Amino acid sequence: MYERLLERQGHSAWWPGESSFEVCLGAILTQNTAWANVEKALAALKSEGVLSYEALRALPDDRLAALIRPSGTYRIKAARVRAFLDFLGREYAGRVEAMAAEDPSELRRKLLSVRGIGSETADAIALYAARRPLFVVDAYTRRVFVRLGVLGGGETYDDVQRVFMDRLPSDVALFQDYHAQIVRLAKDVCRPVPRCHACALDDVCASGGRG
DNA sequence: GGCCAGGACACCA
DNA sequence: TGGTGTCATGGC
Repeated sequence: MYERLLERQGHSAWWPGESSFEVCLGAILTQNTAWANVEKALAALKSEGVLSYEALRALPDDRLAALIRPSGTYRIKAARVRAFLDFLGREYAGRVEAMAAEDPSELRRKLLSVRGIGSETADAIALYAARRPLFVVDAYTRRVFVRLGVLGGGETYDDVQRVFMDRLPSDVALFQDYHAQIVRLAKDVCRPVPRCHACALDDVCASGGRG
């Protein structure tokens, strides 16, 4: 699958962000949100000159919430960014780069202990910001592999992650590129179908919602 | 006006 | 362990 995607699309090393710190914020802000809205929030932080650990620490909660408002659920996300900043300061002296020295599963365990960081956000931060080999499972991954018949659709996050990590060499560049390939495919030729109210299947029934 | 978008969490049975 | 409601903006 990966080789065919690579042949079709070329290498795709990917996750938008000029710094590993920005990658972490993007991972939190994109929760259940279109990336275009995350870009608005990141741009607002950038134009305020607060897209850094030190500057965000000094920013009041209400100000932070106002700046990230375009990304949706902004009060909740402000609290989650704050929790991540506390964690980063406590565990890594505010340096995302320091996470790169961690054992992958240990880093994952620590990230999951932060309120507001779940499986996907933890893996995205680990893989793209800290360059640790953890496969990221997102809505795109599920959609593509359910359509292919590889997944049934009812698997847990960890189930899906194992499908990939049990079969692939533990390689950061491979995991990054594979995830990126899946995203490109999903946005290109594996578009979502309207929710079908007749059969109640989510994103599987191809009737266009008519049953 | 309704639906959806690169989730996570509290609450419930 | 699994299902449901909540958070909330912007684009189509």
